[in-house]
Amino acid sequence: MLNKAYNKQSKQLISVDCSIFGYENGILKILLFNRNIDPYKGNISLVGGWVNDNESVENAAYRVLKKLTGLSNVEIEQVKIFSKPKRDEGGRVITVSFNALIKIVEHNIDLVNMHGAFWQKVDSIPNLIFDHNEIAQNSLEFLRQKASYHLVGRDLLPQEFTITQLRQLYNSIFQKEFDPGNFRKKILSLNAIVRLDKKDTSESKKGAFYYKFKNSEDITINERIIKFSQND
Amino acid sequence: MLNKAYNKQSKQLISVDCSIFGYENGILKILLFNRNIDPYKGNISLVGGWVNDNESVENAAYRVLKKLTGLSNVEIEQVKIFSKPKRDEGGRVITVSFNALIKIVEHNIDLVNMHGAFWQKVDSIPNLIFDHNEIAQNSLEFLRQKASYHLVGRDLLPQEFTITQLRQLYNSIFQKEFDPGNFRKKILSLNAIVRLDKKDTSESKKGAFYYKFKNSEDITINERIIKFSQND
DNA sequence: GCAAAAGTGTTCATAATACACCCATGT
DNA sequence: ACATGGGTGTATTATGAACACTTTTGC
Repeated sequence: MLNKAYNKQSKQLISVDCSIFGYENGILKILLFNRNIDPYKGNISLVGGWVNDNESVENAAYRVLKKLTGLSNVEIEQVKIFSKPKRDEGGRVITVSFNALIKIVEHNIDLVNMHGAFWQKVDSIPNLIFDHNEIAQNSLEFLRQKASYHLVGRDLLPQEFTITQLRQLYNSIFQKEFDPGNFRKKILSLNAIVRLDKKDTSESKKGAFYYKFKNSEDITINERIIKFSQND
Repeated sequence: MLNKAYNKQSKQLISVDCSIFGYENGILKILLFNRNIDPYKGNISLVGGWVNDNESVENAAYRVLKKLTGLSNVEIEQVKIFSKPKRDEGGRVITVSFNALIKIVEHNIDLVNMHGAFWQKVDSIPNLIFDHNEIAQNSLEFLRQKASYHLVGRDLLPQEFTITQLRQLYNSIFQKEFDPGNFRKKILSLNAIVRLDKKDTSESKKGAFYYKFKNSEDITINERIIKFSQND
């Protein structure tokens, strides 16, 4: 610090805003918050909350997630900080955006409904308050970037899943169709999932083997999974 | 916001801490701040400052950089937010870490000295206050990640440079020796630099052509430049 | 002429892509 | 028996890494 006078320095309001992603019926969705109370009643926003004294921003994000979905042990990740002085019309608020991936089937839908939240397809996000559209877009981009270099799915798919389901998840994230054969070979080459002695026969007569993720500790992925560029 | 009562919510102290990287004599360096005034006199830290009312965190980072190096128009980038409640012994401070790349030759060395700052090789960063070692390490990792997918150098090298100089910069960032022939081919294939009709004869009898960067608008790099993994 | 850096070319291994083809089975 | 998704194999091309070789020029 050039001049660290703690008590003379003005303080700021800090919030977290979470882009909570879930995957359902082959579609990637984001959890949005429909404000049925003032202020900003009738507006839609990301799910957020204040950062309190004596807690980290991660802690605040966990708190918000727990309150809204009933889930603890959610994977969250810092994305970016948004701090333009006028971004929040209610006052000067600096917000930290987080990404969270959750299994829609496991969360507490009643809790979500009770808070006036709802799941929305990521390709049709409505107008949100403040800069939340920018934040959500940035978060989606971040998720794509992440899915290009890490195998996502552990936090979005059921514990046991087929490679086709994993591919459809990737299809929905990147909004493109991956070749079934090549996708399968690529994923298996990562050595990150193991086949179970069990088939899903709901999608085909032949049946597709279920797989599960190995423990994260046993996975090391140092290569790109998906070649993805803005221009695709 | 689940419950947005602006005036009831406690505020926090926000700072920025910059990992300012420069490149000199084939060595990647970071600008550190030697505190010769209280508090924390005699301790070494990253270069930082408070975030004031009515300014973005980026603005605060620019302000700090300008004050210390005399440079405006510096490339900065958000890296991560550090917010553990006890990270700063002087009180609860949330800090946003930034990376900045500057040309050491162009900055104002007197200003730097006057503030008690100094350049240090990135591979021998001393003990820093608080969590600044973690921040610096994270920033270096971030820079490597960035250099893997974007051509860095525009902000670190002189306007006119040889491919060998660019390679040496990459050597210093990744702490490894890239093959001269392969590196040259890779870089040229990116179509991001143009050859000038001018040679640098200081390093060899034959002389090496100078190059300069194209305008950023004219560059699109969608491929990996350097294959880099933690395990290298 | 030779040392030394600049720059080009060649080879081999691996990875990405497109796509043909076989497999299993419920109807 | 055939349609359908599951799964494997193959051919082609692109990329990466190692390294030999050629160029230039000051000494």
